Amino acid sequence: MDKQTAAKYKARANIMKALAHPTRLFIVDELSKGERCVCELREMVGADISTVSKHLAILRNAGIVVDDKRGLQVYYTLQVPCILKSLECVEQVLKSKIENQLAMM
Amino acid sequence: MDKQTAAKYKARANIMKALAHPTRLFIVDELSKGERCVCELREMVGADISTVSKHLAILRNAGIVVDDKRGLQVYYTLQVPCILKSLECVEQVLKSKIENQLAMM
DNA sequence: AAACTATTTGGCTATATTACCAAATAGTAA
DNA sequence: TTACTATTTGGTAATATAGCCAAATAGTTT
Repeated sequence: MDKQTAAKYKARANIMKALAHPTRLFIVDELSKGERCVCELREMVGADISTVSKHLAILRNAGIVVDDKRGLQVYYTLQVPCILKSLECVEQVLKSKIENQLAMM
Repeated sequence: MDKQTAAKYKARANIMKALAHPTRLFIVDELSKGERCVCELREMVGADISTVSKHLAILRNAGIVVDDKRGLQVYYTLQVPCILKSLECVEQVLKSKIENQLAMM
């Protein structure tokens, strides 16, 4: 694999990595319903605010969400809605996994 | 977030994690063209065969690929083609990221 | 059975990720 | 300015992941 190809897959993997965490997937799902401020997400996630903030930074750096500071609060929005389609496929993987497991029995 | 919801997002994250590595994304792309044996993938990836085998195990455990042993070789196939659509979205994230960076200048 | 080939598994070290706390920053209100 | 609120950043310890080598396993050929 040449350097350029390797770089291409590394860039893609970085996006996938940003999505590869339960809390961040939850946040993406929640933002699909509309913008939310950090404090709202913090409450729903139930982790330390610094933890939530770092998860949001990871999604932001990946280009998946964008932030907008208004007054004291920072509001986050889903930048790339097609992410939701990807999550549908993830559901399909889970389903086909269960089906295969049943077929084995 | 209740236990059941947390479990749901954890299961999804496990699938995403399986995809969150350059080598594994490359393998998925390659398998989208047809089945490949481990030795073929090893050659293309250019890593130790044990490393490639472990990557394949991760994809297999996630339910993304299936294996089929024929003679000495083990052939791997993409189990869930919709994964490719997800990767298209990843490309879109990368594009919109670049566009945003240009807009900032 | 013995030699050979393809793949997987175990063990190890290096590196990356996560979560929390504490401290810093930024905006608002008194 | 001081006090207050929301968020981010730095530091740190615990855990997870990745890659290589060596050894084990499984199938083939002689």
